[in-house]
Amino acid sequence: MAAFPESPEVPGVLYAGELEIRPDEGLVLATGRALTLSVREFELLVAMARRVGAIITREELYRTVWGSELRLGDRSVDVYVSKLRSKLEVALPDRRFIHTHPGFGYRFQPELSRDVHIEHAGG
Amino acid sequence: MAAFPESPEVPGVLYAGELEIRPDEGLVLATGRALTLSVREFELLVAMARRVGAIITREELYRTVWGSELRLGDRSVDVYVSKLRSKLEVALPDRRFIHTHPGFGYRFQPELSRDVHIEHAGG
DNA sequence: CGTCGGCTTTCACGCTTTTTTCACCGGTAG
DNA sequence: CTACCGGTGAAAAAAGCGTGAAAGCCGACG
Repeated sequence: MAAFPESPEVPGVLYAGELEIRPDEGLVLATGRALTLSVREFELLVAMARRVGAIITREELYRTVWGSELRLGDRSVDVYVSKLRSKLEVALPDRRFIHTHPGFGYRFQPELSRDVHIEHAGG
Repeated sequence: MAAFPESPEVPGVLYAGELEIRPDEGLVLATGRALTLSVREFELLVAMARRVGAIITREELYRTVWGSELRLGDRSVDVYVSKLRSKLEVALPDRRFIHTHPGFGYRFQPELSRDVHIEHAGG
């Protein structure tokens, strides 16, 4: 009797690691608990989660989420990736979801954090 | 396996935390005591309680409770959420039921209030 | 008929949260 | 060192929301 499904059961719902994303409801669950995301954060997450494993450029993300062309020098995507990362890390500390590919873009894929080990006092 | 609420005993009756809602009777009990709600308040509560855990947009709530399309700038839903919250808080001070998701809508889910802790004397 | 009282609708103000924008910083490659 | 890239804190601007209160409705009552 699992508390939540490990693999897709409900159509339209996205699963990634212990994340459950319901695009239609604007809802994200982390291990069953609702995350509080803003509209931009949520749509950015959805845009990435729909393309797990692929590198997506900032231009494309901006087009998908903001609905217009990314202007030169606009760092909005970076800023929101940062916000999203920090909320995901609070919710699921031992997972990394958003990976940076310098010069290309971002890749969404649930992976174990590198430092799952216990931080020893003093380093 | 149907997903059942806490302790369903009577069919059609909704349970949420220490709330018992009887849609057919227009009755709401909080820890056994009857709440006095207006028609709008009651139907709004029912509409939300039927979708525990989901984020519901104002548009949908308005459609369900008022029976027509929400007009631009109409704040009726907000106003009634406010009224409902204040009555629920009087009845059950250490629970929060209606959660706001800015830009999305409202989510109904019984949760412990953040400050259940004892307020420091003199604070 | 006029008044009263409860419910609903509408309005407006101020506060909160989100979004946008800016700036600085560290890392890295040439 | 210089140039480029990306992370992120924070200020500024914009959008969203909570809520008291005024105004409108309507049935009950004298």
